[in-house]
Amino acid sequence: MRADIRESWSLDPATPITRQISRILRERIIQVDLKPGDRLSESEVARFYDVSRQPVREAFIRLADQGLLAILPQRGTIVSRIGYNAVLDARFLREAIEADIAKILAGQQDAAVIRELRAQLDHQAQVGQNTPQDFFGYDDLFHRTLAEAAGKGGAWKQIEGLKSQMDRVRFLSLGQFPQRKLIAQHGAIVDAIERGAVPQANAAVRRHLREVLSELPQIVATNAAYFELPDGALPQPVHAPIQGGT
Amino acid sequence: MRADIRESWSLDPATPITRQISRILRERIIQVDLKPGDRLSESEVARFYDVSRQPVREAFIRLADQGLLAILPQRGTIVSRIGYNAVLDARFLREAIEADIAKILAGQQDAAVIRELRAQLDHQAQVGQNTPQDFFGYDDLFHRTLAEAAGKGGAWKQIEGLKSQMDRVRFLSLGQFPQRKLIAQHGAIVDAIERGAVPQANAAVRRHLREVLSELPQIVATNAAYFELPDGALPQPVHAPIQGGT
DNA sequence: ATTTAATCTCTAGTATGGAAGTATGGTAGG
DNA sequence: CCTACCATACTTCCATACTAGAGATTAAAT
Repeated sequence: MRADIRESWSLDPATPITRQISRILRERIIQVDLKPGDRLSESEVARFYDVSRQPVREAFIRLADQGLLAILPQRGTIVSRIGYNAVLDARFLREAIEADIAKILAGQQDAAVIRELRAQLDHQAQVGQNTPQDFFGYDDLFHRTLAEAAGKGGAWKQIEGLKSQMDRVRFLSLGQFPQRKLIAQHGAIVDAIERGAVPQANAAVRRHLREVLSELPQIVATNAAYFELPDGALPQPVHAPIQGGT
Repeated sequence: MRADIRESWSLDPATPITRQISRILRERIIQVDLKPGDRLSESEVARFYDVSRQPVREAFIRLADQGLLAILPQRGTIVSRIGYNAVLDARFLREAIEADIAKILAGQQDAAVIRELRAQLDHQAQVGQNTPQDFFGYDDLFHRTLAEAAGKGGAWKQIEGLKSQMDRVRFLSLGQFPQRKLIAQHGAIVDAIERGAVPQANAAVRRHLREVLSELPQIVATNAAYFELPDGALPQPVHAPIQGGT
């Protein structure tokens, strides 16, 4: 484990250790600083952050429940590989949910919301191609704003955990991120909502969320060791054509 | 705590204690055997099942992450109240997801799947009105079968936790469950899938999932103490009209 | 009688020791 | 060279002890 990590993530003695360890490890896993397949032991991590093993263990449990760690009893704990199917499942769920959110928004056409979204589009456009992590932040904000504007902020928080697997892929693709295209698609979503075009808003969201993982095959090919592939090579077809509708 | 519980749920010394405690408490909470607002302390539960505090504590953490317990640091742990909005959020998410699942199924029209679903409908019809818990089992199976038939079994498992809040409501409504109506709606879903009528399948699922919580206002009124109500009385409108579409 | 301060008792949080299981490397026997 | 066995060094898991904080209770002071 690298030594510069501990200092930059030094612990606050006031807040509960378990939560801090959990958060730190979670971020390190999502940012692929801890790589799929890496072994982590309770005692090692405990020594590293200079805490006892118990809070570390409890953090492990939470992360295992989120699918980020795999605890093998009496054998060890490893950073779970990125499930190829899990990524596609998460994408499917997001598509279904966000499509419905877009339909709600197109149905209510709140002018203030539109203004907010347009402002965010400007910010997104100003992010340089070489700082993709900043773009991730704006992207997350955009989608969260859509959910909250539709009154589904609570629901969005519920499924935020699903994004983890997708986010890990995102961090693997850093360079070749089709930033410009994604922003254009964001714009198309806002356009459709503003026009109150329910079917088009629906379709725009679905198109966008399928684009996000367009690079997946290449990423899998380049980082095969990080992925848990299903039995057959790369199955699970993209199912239905995109159209409008309620 | 009642004494007959421990014996009927006695622990298997072979399998991990944490998981067993977690599962037991989870079921007791969902079945409203442990009621919203009930206090439970680590040490008390530990004494009760004759284990140490540690596995109990770890079970608490997992359940708290699922929204079933609220851990108040240094003060105690209580069975979380049923969030009114959380229930509606869960319903919204299920509707979005299962509607897409139904659309997939209507698009592929697998004869074997249809047969299986029809067989389940028969079983559902044979369940008596006075054993609603049996019906719950068949209902869960039905929806899970839909997901798996669409190749989204993995995705379904991901969101299974969301059902917890809805299930607690279901157990509160035991008597007045519109069993017959729900079965008829299941039938309508299967019919639409069999006909390959994508928009109708979509609409049928959405109608069904809105029906499930039709009794919610009454249940809330009768069990106000079990619910966490939002500020204004009972807001959050049912949003969009139901139509077909992709 | 009221207020205030000390204490006592609960809680969850953390630390640590030991038990049971698993992989690994070496070694004896063929 | 190969196989079976055993010692050893890990791992997670569970039990126990201790810490610290929040409330309630009691006692003292005004």
